[in-house]
Amino acid sequence: MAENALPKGYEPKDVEERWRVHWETEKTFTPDPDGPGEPFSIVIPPPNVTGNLHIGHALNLTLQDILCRYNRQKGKKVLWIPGMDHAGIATQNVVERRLAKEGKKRQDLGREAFVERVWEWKKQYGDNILRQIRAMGASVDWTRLRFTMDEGLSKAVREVFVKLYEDKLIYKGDYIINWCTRCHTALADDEVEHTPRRGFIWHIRYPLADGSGDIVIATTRPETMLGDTAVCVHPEDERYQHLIGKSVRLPLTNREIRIIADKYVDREFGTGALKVTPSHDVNDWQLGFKHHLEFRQVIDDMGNMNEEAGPYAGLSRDEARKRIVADLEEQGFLVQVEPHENNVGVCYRCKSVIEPYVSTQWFVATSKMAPKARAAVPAEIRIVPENWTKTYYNWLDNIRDWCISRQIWWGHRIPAWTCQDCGELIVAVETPKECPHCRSSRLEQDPDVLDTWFSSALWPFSTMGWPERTRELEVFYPTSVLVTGFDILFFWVARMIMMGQHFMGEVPFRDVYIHALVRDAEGKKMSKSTGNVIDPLEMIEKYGTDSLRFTLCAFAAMGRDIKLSEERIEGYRHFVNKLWNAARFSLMNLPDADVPDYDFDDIARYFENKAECLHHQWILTRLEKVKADTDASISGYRFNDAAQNLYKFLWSEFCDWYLELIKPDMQAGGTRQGVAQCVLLTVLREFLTLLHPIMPFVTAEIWAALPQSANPDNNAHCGDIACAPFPKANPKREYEAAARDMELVQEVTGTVRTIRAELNISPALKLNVMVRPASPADAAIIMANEERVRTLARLESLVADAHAEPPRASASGVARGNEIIVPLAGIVDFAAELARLDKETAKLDKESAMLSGKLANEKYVERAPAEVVAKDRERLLEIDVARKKLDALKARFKEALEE
RNA sequence: GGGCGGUUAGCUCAAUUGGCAGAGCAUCGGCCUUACAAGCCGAGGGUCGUAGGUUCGAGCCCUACACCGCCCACCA
Repeated sequence: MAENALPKGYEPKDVEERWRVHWETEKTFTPDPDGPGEPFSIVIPPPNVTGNLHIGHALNLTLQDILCRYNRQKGKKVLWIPGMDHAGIATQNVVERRLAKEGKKRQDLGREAFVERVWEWKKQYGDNILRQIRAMGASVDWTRLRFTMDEGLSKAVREVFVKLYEDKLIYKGDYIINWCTRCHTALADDEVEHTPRRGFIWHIRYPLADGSGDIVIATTRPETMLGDTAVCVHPEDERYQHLIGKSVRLPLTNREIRIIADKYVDREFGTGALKVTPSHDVNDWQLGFKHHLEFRQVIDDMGNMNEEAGPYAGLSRDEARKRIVADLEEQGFLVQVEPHENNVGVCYRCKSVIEPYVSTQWFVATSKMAPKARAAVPAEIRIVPENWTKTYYNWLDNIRDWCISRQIWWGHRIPAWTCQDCGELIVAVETPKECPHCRSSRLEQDPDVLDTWFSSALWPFSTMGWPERTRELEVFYPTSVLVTGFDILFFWVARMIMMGQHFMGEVPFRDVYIHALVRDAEGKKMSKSTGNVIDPLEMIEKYGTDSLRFTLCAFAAMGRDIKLSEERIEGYRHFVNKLWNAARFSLMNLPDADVPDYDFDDIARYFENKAECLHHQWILTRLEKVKADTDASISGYRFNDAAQNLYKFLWSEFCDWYLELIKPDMQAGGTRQGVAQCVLLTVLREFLTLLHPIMPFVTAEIWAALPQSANPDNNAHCGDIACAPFPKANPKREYEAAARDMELVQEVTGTVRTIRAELNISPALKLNVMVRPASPADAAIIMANEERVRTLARLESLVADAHAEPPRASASGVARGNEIIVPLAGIVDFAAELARLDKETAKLDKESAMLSGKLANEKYVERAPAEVVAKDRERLLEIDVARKKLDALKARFKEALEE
């Protein structure tokens, strides 16, 4: 007993670290591509290298790890590739901030030195997020760690760029893009966040050039008027129809611009007349092309007014606005100012207001790739939960080409060169030596880098060695499932699908499981900048990783966001503790060696006709059920169901009943004890393997302490639970009838306990209980478990006698038709017992009325499934019997009172 | 404007194809019963957002509405 005893308290810190080291040094999670079993693979959504593990990662990692560990148990060869993303803008910003503390700008260092500086930073801090992944217990293959800026992955990026360029799916052009004046770079459409800002709408009078009147336009950005090249009205707007084709004189500059008509204009909004600034507004840009307008740029890349702005040149956007409004007012052009709330686009990284800005950029023709990616769902890719499919379609149906060039320094440099002599554009994987057109060696590489998501889009195959044709790709591509939050469905998932299809000729994953987002109290996305995050590492420190993982798993219900609080994690720590103590108790009752290795056929024979073995049969039956449930839940991504079932089984069934019920067996010795030990060990072992994917550490620790078993049928014991197979369903261990009989024992116990509690009978007082059984069979069951009921209900004696004449002064209850009589002479308050019985009968009456009502309904009896009706009838009969017995007991009790 | 989700016990949330509304925490009462007081035993607590509809039967399906929230698009 001493040898395999566990320490009294579970210390997650020590235990966890030991197992992390064990799994790493043993390379437990490094699969052999040529090994046996079906492949199962996942690529980790690469966290930012600047990242700190937040609760969303913790959830994401937990769910992936559950799937990996589960599938490993199922005998598959599992590959989970870890890695991280270089996170272009984010990382550059971090390093720039550090430079700023030294009073430097990146320009002071120059490009090369700055990039070098970022690499240094990465070397120093890049492991941070990896340590955190490790802390979560993620069963990733560390030997295959990847970084998006690794040489191999960079090669893949260049290959893809060149191929897409050759396929005419990447092109360069002048477009109006989202420009962050602070980060000084272009942003993709989905990198722009919209936030409501209080502002104003100014009504400005533009006088007609011919002096015949004027037209009033409404704008939220008066400073852009310097770049106006038209005024637009709705063609059918009666107010303005006569003005179409005329010209107005732009205030402040006196420049003449045309009045055009387009159905794009909303007649209801503002004055119904729109100023058109093609260079500084996305919609105006479109109008500019459609109506062949002049493109006049007045704001520069820093967000300041340029020389085109005349007297306002050099002013910031905001300053220019103030001055222009003041001047307009002074000159009598300002008609009206009204407050207006509008949605302003801001940079997702630095929250600066985005400036629509015309510049030369690189684009991926995602509009051309979208239809194929759309068609892949659901034919080749299943999105779970399914309702995200619609969102996916919606995005692809309205997709615009993807701007991929970024004017920053940290990232994959665009593999394009311009010949300084002849202007030839060269796109190539390797740096060209000379211009293929004019042989000049004066080639200049495009200064821009690629959007971070470009390399992420290749992640499922670049991590497996593409463009080399590796064994990994052959075996593990496409991956089995992608686990991610919906927030990057567009950024990442859709683009991976496009790239996978184009370069691998095959989608990158079979399933996409979209999990909840962990949100804050207001239902907003948790993020560092808002400051109200729950730090998973702190939770791990306080409550252990298993508690955190179990909590996240238990709340990972599909299609619903998680509002997490620390108390819940604390609550599930109790569950870890419960398991630990149950294991401790089990080990105290198991021998160190020579575990009884009874064949389960022998055990089955031993059970035959033995009512005192009902508890074994019951727990084995329940175990089969929880095995099947866990299997179905995890494979169906119903993580919360799995957690709930396992919790209930361990606590409410295994601990509350089974462990209590075997206590007498353990005292008995002989075969009776041996069988109990064998069943106990089997249940514990199989339960641990079921729970292991969710709680890897505590299960591993307990597993290792279990005594060895020589019998391979009893779930081969390999020392490390991570390698133990998922317990197979075993129909021979299902004993439905015995399990139901066991429930009678539970009900009898419960009835006595309720009487005791409600009548305030001291638990120290051992009662003598009499049962008037409903049938000889019930009597046999109860008496075969007499010892157990006595222990559980704390009785002095328990007798079953159909003809027993109970003392009048007694409390009583009915358990499945069996009258439970507790003699009370001198113990309790009689009025309390009478009140209790009244309450009991009232409850039965209510249920009886409900059932009779239902059964009186002809249509119900006629149309409901036979078994449903039969069940109701059965229950009604049961109630009637109980009711009659209670009445009799009550009557006798009253008589006793009167005497 | 389009799409999606939510509204169930005091709080946070479950309920697998429609069949007696559950759990954890909190509350109340009683217990140190030799694995666990991070525990044990028991109890109370609900017109399942509102109004209709389908059905023998609705938390679940249909329609409308209210409130909360998210995503996308965006009216200058």
